[in-house]
Amino acid sequence: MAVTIRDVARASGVHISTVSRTFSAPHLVNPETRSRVLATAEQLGYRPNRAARALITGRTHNIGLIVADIANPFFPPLIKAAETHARRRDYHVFVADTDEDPIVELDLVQALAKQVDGILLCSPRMTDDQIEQLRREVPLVVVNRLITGLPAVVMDVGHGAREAVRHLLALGHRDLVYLAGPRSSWTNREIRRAAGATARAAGADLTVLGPNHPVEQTGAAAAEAVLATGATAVLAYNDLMAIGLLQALQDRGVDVPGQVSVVGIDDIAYSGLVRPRLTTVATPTAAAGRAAVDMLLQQGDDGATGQVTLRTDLIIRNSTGPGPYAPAVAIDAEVAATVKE
Amino acid sequence: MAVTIRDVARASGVHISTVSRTFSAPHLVNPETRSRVLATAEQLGYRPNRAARALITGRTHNIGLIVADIANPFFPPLIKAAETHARRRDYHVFVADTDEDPIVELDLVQALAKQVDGILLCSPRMTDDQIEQLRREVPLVVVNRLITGLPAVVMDVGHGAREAVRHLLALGHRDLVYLAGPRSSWTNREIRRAAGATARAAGADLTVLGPNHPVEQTGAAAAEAVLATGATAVLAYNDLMAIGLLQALQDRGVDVPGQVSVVGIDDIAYSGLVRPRLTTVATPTAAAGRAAVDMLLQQGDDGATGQVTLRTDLIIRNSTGPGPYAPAVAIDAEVAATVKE
DNA sequence: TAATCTGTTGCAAACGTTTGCCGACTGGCT
DNA sequence: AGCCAGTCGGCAAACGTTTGCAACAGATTA
Repeated sequence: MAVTIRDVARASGVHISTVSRTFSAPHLVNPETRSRVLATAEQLGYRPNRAARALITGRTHNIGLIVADIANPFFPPLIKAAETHARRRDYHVFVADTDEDPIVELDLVQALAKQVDGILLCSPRMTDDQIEQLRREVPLVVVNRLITGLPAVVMDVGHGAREAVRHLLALGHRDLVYLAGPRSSWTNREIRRAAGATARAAGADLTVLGPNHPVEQTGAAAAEAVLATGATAVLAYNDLMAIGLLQALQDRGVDVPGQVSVVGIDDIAYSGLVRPRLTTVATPTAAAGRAAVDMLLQQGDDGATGQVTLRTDLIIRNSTGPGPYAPAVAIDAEVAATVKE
Repeated sequence: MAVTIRDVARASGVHISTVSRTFSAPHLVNPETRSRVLATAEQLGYRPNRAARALITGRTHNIGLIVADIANPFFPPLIKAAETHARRRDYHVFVADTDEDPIVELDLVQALAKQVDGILLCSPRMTDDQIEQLRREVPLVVVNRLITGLPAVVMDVGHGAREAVRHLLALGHRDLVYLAGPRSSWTNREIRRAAGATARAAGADLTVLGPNHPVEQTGAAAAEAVLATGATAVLAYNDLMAIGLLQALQDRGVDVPGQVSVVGIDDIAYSGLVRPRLTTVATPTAAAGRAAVDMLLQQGDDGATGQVTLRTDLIIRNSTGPGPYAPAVAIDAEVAATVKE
């Protein structure tokens, strides 16, 4: 049915090995022969069969990209960047969605293992042990989680969380809430630790609410609990939850940022579109996707397992404002200072 | 390196063909032998090599999913649903992004053709001819576009657009704008035609502004042009543009829906989060993804090329309000009637 | 008792490539 | 004229499966 290397060989009067070399080792074939072969190949519409090639070379030129939830707006920019970057290097990308389920995740890696040259594991929910185990079956790069000995790309959310808390403290807030994400999330632990330490160091209070499924609904559902703590400022695990909370607070007649300030994390496309515009910590997801692909493709050459950390930045918009302990003057200056920092 | 069918055969004392049959035709092997083979396979961690299998069966158990822009929030729910649905049927999914470029699209289909059992082409930007041509290389299902003779899943945006225009007319608007999408989009043509016909039938005016790249920025950039037309209501090609327009209008001090009403299309996750909440036409993207996968997988069996149309519904929120020709009374009743319809 | 059938297994070819090896040819030197 | 090096292209094995065919055993039928 489909046109194979054999058809091209026959049509151009050479052996199949010559056709093969025309594509995979052009310098070994006479320029004249080469162009003749290329011409007939083109004319016949020949495309090398990657599966057959993979069988013998052991390289599939495919990579797997496993994410917790495609519909979570955090991931699409990462997926897009990774796919585009991979394709530029002649790799195709399997994308799969685990629905935040570690079991599905495990299955998926094993199912994909034989079909790819490596897998990008984004925000994995498995245990460290499981991941280390899998690494023996297939090259892995982990995104958004740090596991010693494993190549990884992480966003420095700790830094972002510290900046966010400092910003809130500078605005005069003393009673803070961290609206937590999934228990198995490395990012979640990082944020909690960094935010907690920063608040404590300043003698402020940080109540942790959670863990939570990181979607808008749980953010909204947490509004009651947040108000019950008496806190005046909230840092949420991600923008989705922050936005949900924002809406729920407004629905209850609570003014944001007048009565409560809200900060998100991720800077997803829409956090600048809600009203008030969300103050948030921007994470460079596209860059992370590209870096992870690079790391995975290099991995084959040497066994070097680097770990890349990408910086995050606080973006101050309109969902944060002065708190009850705000210095009477120069709040604007404070804010400005934080911005510049 | 990896464990093959041969290792399992040796370890369980049978021929490789028996091992093969244990997996691909269990009823042909003695239950006792079967369980022995399965046991050793399990113990050795054997997983059939899909590439090798594909080579001989001609079926890869992979499908390709090509979209115009992964980061466009319209697509992630579709991708997610398609992937999950495909996986349940033991298929893996290649996802690729064309960046709205027909040339990339063409390349991508050809590159993927040999590696998949079929391709889902979502909102393709190629010409009908090109697509028909490709169909000879690989089974295709087109989403969001109707091409005679090709299996397709479309959303009935025509219906949604008509409903939207009727809603605006009922509210008392007579000067409407359609903020158009990409020229090569089938959906765009459908909307324009349906909206135009409906407006004309009611003796109202519909100005078309475009074509435009279907992103938020162009929506915002169109604010000036929209105001210049003197129209009091706008239907946008998608929610992204509608939201961009919404923001830009508000930034200019134009009240929505007080002075201008805005309707979007798609009902992406965030259209309910902006203020005012966006009135929009909901398209069942997840269902479309599943239907397309089903269609593609069935296609192999018979050559039946159905075309599925999914209905769309107008969702009335707060970005639309009474227009200059509003009937003095009973606006609420009108609106209520439209809602029920 | 012989013939036929059924169920289970082994054998070997095939799928479309890549690649190490070897032979043939070319042209430049001596 | 003879030799050598270098270039080019053919040969065939290999990758990990599936599958048509044949072999064999035991059961059933005539």
